[in-house]
Amino acid sequence: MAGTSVLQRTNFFSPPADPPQSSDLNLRLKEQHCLSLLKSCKNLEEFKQAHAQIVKWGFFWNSFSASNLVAACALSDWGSMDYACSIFRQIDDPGTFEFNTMIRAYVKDMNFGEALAFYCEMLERGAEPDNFTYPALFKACAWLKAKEEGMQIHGHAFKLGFENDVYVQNSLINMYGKCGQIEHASAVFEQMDEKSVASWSAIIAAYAGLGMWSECLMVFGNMSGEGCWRPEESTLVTLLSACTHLSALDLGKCTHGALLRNISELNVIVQTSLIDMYVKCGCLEKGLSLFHRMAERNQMSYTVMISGLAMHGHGEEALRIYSMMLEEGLEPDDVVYVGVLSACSHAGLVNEGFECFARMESEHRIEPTVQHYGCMVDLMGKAGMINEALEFINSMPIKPNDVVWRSLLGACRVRCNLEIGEIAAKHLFQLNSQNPGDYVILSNMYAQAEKWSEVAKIRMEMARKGLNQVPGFSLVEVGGIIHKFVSQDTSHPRCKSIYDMIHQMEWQLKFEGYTPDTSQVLLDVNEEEKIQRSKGHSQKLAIAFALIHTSKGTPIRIATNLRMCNDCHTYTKLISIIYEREITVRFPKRAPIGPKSQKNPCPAQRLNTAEVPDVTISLWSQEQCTETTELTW
DNA sequence: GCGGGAATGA
Repeated sequence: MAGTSVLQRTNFFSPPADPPQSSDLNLRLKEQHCLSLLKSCKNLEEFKQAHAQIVKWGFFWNSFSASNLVAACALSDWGSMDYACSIFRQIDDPGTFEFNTMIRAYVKDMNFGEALAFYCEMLERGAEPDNFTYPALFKACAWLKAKEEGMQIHGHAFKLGFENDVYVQNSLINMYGKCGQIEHASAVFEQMDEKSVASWSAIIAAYAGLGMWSECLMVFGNMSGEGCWRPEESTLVTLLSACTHLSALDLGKCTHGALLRNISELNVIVQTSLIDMYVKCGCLEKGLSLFHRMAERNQMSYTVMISGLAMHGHGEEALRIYSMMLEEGLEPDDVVYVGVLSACSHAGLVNEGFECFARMESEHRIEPTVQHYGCMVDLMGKAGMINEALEFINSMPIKPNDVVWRSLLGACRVRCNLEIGEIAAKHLFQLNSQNPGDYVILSNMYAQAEKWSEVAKIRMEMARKGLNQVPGFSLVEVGGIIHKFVSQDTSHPRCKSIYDMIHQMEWQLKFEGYTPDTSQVLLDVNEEEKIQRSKGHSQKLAIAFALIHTSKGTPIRIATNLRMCNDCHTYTKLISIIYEREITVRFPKRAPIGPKSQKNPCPAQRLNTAEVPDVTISLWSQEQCTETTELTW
């Protein structure tokens, strides 16, 4: 086939073919002649010759030829928008197709502003947009995150009756998703009569892009239920990402299986996602073995492994992997250094942390960002160097953000340093922190110091600002369903058996010499009430539920939205020994609030080895976790 | 007549 097209081109260009005779050929044939000439062009030079040829033949003013000249020049890989535009400007009365071509080409060229400008011109000059016009426009709005414009154009499409065109709808879902208007995206999706594979992809990507992982899983379930399931690589990677963020190890393993069955060779992206999933769901060993078996690794594979090891408290191993990366000749970036510094922080490697921090700039020319400074504050805070951490913050060349101050506040809480804790909290409040956790920590510190009037002040301030304490909850996956428990939960259908189990567990614990530690139930209530409150912590409910509903020896993996209290930590550790279960608890890492914030890694810890973690901040809002998520395949 | 949508990892 390739040979034929070269031959055709040769005939056209040297020597040029005779212009078709109008008496010999009908108009349609002549047009097709022009079209095939344009299609055979391989670069701009050839196109210019073809252009000249068509002008010479006197066909340029034929609207079909002119349109296709613009289209060929604008949309091909070798095309030039300037040249295409100059041809477009020679057309007296451009119609829908010509405008559509220009709009599509500018979108392809990532020149979205120009694409929208052409749409305006199209309306001004009275060319009627059609259903081909809108997908390109919505794509432009999606890239520009132009919510207002997108909605306005959606209104036009609706008025012109193109709202039920599946292409228009798919691009609308994408546009609303990218603009963060998920409720609009899902409304469009729900209203569709016929959903294509692209529709499912679009809505899944929209949920994933906003970190709404439960919804993501639900859509996967619906998709397979409706028989639209296609095991595409990209879809499975998104599914893995959802599993990672929800700690859904069983589903993650199923996804791994689906990948192995359907994809012949797993590429770097897939393998990196698998490692990330296993590590963050608590299977460090599995992640490590996949990592070491990789044929090819890139910067991101290393980042995932380094920060994964950091989360599990294996600082030295993380630094070894980091050296391995340098030996392989890969240049570390700022994200790698976030992993490296947090590895030092989690493992208490203060000197190594400072060395890496210095090396980052001197050897790799990476200017430390506020995240890196945050890691350093965390490093010092965890090591109990509270005063040094405060000095460090005061000497920072960039303005410390809320994350930095929050890190210091957390450290102050663990070390019971009320004086510096107050300073950190003051800065957080000055930064207009809307995070109820900040208020709660300070209030708890006052409570610990028995300064009840200060506690009341903080609580009133919270009420005044309309901030509610985020309720603690725990997620546990049993039999492919993610179960959610909130503190003092009585809503679960198996509530009765869970509390019976808690009762049984308590007897076992008492036998082992456990006494409840209520020092972190920071309410001005009597001891009995404190014990009662502590019993109903969501983590304990989740463990009880998992013990009842999983077979002996099955590891239990829990994800929580708040840090666990000392009592839950001791309790869990003992239960792990008594019932001979490996129990892993994962909790969120502080991170900037906003879309995608859930993308940040959550530290996981093996209870048998790690100390009580001092990470506090809640990231998952109530809406982002549904009560239970059915995982059907 | 010529032209359209979605889509992977820290």
